[in-house]
Amino acid sequence: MTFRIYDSATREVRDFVPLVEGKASLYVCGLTVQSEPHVGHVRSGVNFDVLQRWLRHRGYETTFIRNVTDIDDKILLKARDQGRPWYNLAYEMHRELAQAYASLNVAAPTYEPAATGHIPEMVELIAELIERGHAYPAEDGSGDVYFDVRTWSAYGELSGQKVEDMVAAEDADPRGKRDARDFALWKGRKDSEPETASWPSPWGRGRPGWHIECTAMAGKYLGDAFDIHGGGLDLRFPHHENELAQARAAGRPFSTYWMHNAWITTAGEKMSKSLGNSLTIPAVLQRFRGIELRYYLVAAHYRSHVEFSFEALEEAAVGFRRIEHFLERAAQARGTDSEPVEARVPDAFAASMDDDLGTPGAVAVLYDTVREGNRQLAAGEDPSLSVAAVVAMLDVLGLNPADPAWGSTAQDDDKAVAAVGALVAGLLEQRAAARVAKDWARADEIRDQLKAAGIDLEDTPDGPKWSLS
RNA sequence: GGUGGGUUGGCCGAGAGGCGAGGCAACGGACUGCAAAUCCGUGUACACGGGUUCAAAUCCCGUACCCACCUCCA
Repeated sequence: MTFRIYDSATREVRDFVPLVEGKASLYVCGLTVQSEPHVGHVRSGVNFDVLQRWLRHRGYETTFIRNVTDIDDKILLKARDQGRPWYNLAYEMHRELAQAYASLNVAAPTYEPAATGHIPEMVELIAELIERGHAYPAEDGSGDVYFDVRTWSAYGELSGQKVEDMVAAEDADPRGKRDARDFALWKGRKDSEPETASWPSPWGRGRPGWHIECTAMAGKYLGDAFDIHGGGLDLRFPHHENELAQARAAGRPFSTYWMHNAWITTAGEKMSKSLGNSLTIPAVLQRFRGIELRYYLVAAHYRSHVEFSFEALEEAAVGFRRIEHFLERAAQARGTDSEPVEARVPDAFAASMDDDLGTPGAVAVLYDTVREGNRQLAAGEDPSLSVAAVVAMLDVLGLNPADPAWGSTAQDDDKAVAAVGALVAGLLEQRAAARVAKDWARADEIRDQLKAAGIDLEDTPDGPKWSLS
């Protein structure tokens, strides 16, 4: 079995053949830290986290670089509007993003380079492009440097477009460009911009264009050639197209595979257009646990559009709680001294994941296994193998409820549960007495009373079990 | 104008020529004092119109509607 991924450059599913056997190198375009992360923003984080986990599970020694863009037009504009330094805005939003990722159990990449920390690497690359005749300093004295699209015949290869067919942006300021489609590698500092947002370069003070950072940083940490480059679908053009052109024009092979995750939309539109505060990660986490949101995101294929709704999220959460409930019941049934069973992912699960990260099919196998485990529990059989398989699958998907990443409140919870348990015990005794006396009205009354307090009661062959609803 | 994607049962969401992914909801059954939980069972779903084929949700042609990208975007 080989791992296959849909390569959006060739538009076909291809066997994953790493450049170095046994190793995988992965570069994902992270976010521009300019506003609070919303559900759409974290999708790529979750999707590529699953990719990282699957590569590692399959035994690849994986190097995963995910950058942060901490300097760009929007950051400067927003910071100016908010009357604070641009680096303060970027830093705060970077922390918010890290928090959002943590709350969704998105594992840290190998390294998270920031654009502002790699200006020298970018300047070097730009100089090389000028030397090779693929870039030129603007002739209008602006200090800008542009990539010369006309000198790169392969331009458009990633997004399947021809330069002639492209419509130049309406707001494109031709300034010193030779062609409207040329894009900025370096932006000369303008008087309206803060001094702190500029760095020295052979072309005068300025700041990097958007695309050059990723080419420079991917090269620094992964080398001239690496395996997989990922990001959101909208990055395909222009961002990734330009990254690729820069890299190849500088003589670097760049990535072997390109992966792009699809959108999460609301009301049929991409979130950036219709975003309300209700869809930021902190806001959603007021209503759902991080693990439930992650499950919702993982249960859909990464290349499928997801129309976000709280109703769908609620449905997903209900389904996921069934998986958690199974693990709880099994743990109680098995006790704590049961023999640990080697965790192994079912073949059908692996086959699905190998097929371009088929998480929907993988989740289906997860539910099949849960059903089998529940059947075993009901029949009094040993569910250990099912439990081990479920846990192994959840680990791969980053959805294991027992993962410490889900929070440090366990101790507090334990204390609260102990306290509630002591109070509930008395009521359970009364109810048991009522049931012995066949006083069903009284027994049901106690159950309703607990229910009203947020405590669910189940009668099992081993006696009543309570849980917080 | 160019490029790409989508439309699947009450809902979410897979699949990509032939055995009905899975989840949520609903209904029936088992279990239960009644519930809950769990298990078992129940569905003639593929936007529309043609065509190819022994066989089409899947391939081809056409139509409708929706969405994305074309140098700010996860």
